Amino acid sequence: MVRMADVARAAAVSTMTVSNVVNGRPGVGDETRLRVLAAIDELGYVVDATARSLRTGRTGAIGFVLPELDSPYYAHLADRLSDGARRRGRHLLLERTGGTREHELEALSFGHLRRYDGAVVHLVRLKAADLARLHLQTPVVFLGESPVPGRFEHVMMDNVSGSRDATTHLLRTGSHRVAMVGGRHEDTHDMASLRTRGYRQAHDDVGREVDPALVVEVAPYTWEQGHRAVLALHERGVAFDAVFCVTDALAMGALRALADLGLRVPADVQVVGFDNGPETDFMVPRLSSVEPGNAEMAELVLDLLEARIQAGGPAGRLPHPTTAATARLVLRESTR
Amino acid sequence: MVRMADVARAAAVSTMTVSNVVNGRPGVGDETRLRVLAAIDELGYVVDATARSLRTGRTGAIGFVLPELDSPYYAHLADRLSDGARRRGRHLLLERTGGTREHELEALSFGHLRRYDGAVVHLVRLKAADLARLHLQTPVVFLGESPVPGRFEHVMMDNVSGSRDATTHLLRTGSHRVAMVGGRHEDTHDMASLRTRGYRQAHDDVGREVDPALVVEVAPYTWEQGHRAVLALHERGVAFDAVFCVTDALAMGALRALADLGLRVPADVQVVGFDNGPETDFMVPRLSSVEPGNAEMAELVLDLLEARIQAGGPAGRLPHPTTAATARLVLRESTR
DNA sequence: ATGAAAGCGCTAACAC
DNA sequence: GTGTTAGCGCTTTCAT
Repeated sequence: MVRMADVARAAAVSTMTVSNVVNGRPGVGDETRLRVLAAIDELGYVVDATARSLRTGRTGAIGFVLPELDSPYYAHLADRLSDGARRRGRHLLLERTGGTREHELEALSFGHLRRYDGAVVHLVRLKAADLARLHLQTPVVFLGESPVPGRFEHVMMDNVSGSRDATTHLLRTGSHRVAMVGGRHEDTHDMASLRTRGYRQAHDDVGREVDPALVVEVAPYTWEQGHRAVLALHERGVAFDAVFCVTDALAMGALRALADLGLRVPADVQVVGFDNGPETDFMVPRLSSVEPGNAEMAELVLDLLEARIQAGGPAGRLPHPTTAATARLVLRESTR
Repeated sequence: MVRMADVARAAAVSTMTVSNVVNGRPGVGDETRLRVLAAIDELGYVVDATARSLRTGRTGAIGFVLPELDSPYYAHLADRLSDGARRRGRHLLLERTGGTREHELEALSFGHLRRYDGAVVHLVRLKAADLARLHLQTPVVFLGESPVPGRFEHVMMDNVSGSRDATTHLLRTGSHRVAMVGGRHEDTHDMASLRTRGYRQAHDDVGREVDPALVVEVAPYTWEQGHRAVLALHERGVAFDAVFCVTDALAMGALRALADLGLRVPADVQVVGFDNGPETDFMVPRLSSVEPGNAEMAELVLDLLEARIQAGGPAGRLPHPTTAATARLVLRESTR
């Protein structure tokens, strides 16, 4: 391992001069600079980011702790955050929890977050009570549906009105029995619950009852499960003339299932997804979906985080979670 | 910021005792341990990962430097690597370059890799000549198609035989004019070139010429571009009865375009993708695709990296790139 | 079972 | 323009 001191000795200068050269600071003579650069090149010296971080107290990195990478929603958000971080002169590092309680706790404990100047954390298993017990030393902005103690920054998509709009559209365009794939029977305050809330509100708005048989709980939110859920409804003999899915992936699987059943979309059955991923435009038929507004959300999150980093602490006084982006229904061929 | 010394003072012990408690090392009296734990809890102490790393010389993390997250291929591979790293007692951190030369260089320079005990690096822009100039201090395994100086570990998917098999199948099942969406006219030794090589070899094998008009260069590899490429072929009046795409996303866009054109798949036109993502099974019709063998590849990569970490250096003597996984054609409904 | 001293590789602050 | 000193927060080593 080549150290700064080795370079200094080789160039017959002090480590400070090497440091100044490496960091492009002014006040180094041209001849000296060249000598130092030559020594660096010859020895193959590379600065040690760890030592620098320890000394300066900053890492230049922002962390994004997320449940899954293999999901278009997170992948897209991660790309947005990565770009945004770069624009702010920082690097985004991603860390996957796999959506398990154990790994979420691990990511927030043991000082792992100290690797970052600040972190964006999307939890799915940990609850407010767990968070209350943690001593975070790093500025954090929480994402996602789990409630978070009031002292923390929290950004959340407008799940309820997004799915309310989608369901309302289905009910207003002649569908009477709207299935909700990925919905929840009990409100556990997760993403699926919030989207189910909007679905129920839309029914309330037009004075219609929700048939519990139409709400199908599924996990995970994959094409396969969407496919299965629709086939299952059909096999159980539950009549439906529209399908609202809590994610695009479920909706895409649902489309496949409807094709298997010989049902026409949207003539026999309308379909709406949630996430508005780039694939929606290329399904057969093109999938209508709720656009969650990731781009705005990424910017908002990074701005909040930056402010926290400047202020220098993880907690603050914002009493309420912030709703980042207004979800917006995008109509394509799978709806009337 | 609460330091170990603060805890030590509060518990009336030395920092060493606190360190021993924090790290679960033996040789601490029960009563002392409890006093220390109480102090840790009260002060909200969290170890500083940076300081620990500086002292111990290890970070416990493995880096994965990759071009894009918003692509099913990388997302899937990242998940595999993340799981594999965890099984080996390490954490995977991801870093996105965006596939630009500038950011790829940046990721490998400035000692950024020193944040990791080892790194998996997938380059798309940097060439062997660039790498030859770099002084890497961290054990690295390179992924992807770019050639890499012989002293570095390099794992690569078997692109050529994968696409050769796919094309051979198309030619043997009655297709005479196989379009290659995402192919290359000149061999630039990237992923697309290698897959085009296999496509050409398959033609050679049966003594058939490749019509250059059938090879459509596109970028990026999205549904949208696949859709466009097929429509463009049709508009130009180029006849084709099969489409081989360098990625699944292109193939999915192609399926959509064929539906738009009123062509039946596979009766009029056969389609094959590459990556064998989970969605292939839910397309209409289900998409035949080449399975790249990510799971095996992830394991191989991590094993090689671990060996390098133990050996303690980035370079070695393996003279040839290793071909990780044998790509394998998976037939579904989009082929005959 | 516990503690004191030294130092990981770097940079801030201040000499010269 | 360049060097010296001190110390970031932790753990290794050795003493008690």
